[in-house]
Amino acid sequence: MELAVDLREASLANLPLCPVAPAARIIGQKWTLQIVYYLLDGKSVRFCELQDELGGVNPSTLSSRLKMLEEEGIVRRRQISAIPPHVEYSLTEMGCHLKPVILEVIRWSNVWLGDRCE
Amino acid sequence: MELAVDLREASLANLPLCPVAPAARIIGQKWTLQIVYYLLDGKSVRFCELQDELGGVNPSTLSSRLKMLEEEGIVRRRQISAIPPHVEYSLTEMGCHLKPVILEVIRWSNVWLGDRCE
DNA sequence: ACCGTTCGCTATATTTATTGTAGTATACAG
DNA sequence: CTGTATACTACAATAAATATAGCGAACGGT
Repeated sequence: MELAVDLREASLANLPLCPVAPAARIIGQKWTLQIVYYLLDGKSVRFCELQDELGGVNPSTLSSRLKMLEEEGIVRRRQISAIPPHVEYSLTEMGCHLKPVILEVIRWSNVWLGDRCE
Repeated sequence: MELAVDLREASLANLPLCPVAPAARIIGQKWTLQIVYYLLDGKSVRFCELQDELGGVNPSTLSSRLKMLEEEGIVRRRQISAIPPHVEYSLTEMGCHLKPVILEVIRWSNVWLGDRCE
């Protein structure tokens, strides 16, 4: 009985403390890596361009993923008052600093998954 | 009518060719990054140890994720005939080469998400 | 004033993934 | 034959992603 209490306290005290967990919550979600990749190097991309380039993403999913990335501070959303009016997504500084991650992923992929795409 | 056919062929011909897509299929799944992290540096870890360290993963999910990682050639599974008998998971060479990716993720996380864990 | 076009989504229903909880299977030791 | 330890699997329930369709705003043309 007392043992049970001790165990509960212990499990609260020494949390896993996994250093990748917070980042995994973000980049471990479907489409996140691809979205960031397409926005690298200061590009500004529209919603429908992302849809086309990601090839098969659902607009609902893309919308909620972009919203999440905006809330996390990784993506910036700008309304462009042109004809026709549209929206442009680009990376914040925080998002740009994901480039080394992406580059390592691509490097690993080229070595171990080949140059195949899709 | 003929236009429709042309468009279909075109969409098959120039696939998105996103260099991160194949890797994203693997590391963009929940728990993958954390699993690889806990196996880094040649460690051999048991199923239940992973369960504990990942904190809250469902055994079904963990099982299927490990199976996927084994099929992809990233994780090795070994049955140990000891008392009691158990199973040890470790990284293959392909898996070990994910270390630079993980390190970049941690670096980015420390800068932009703080040192918080969980 | 109305119609059509483009763009950026949202809505709804369906499928897939993950979870909570419990239980099974195997190998022993006593 | 019971109990313990490990590694899962089973099943029902919730959450996430998908396919498909459609809405709403801002024009431009007629």
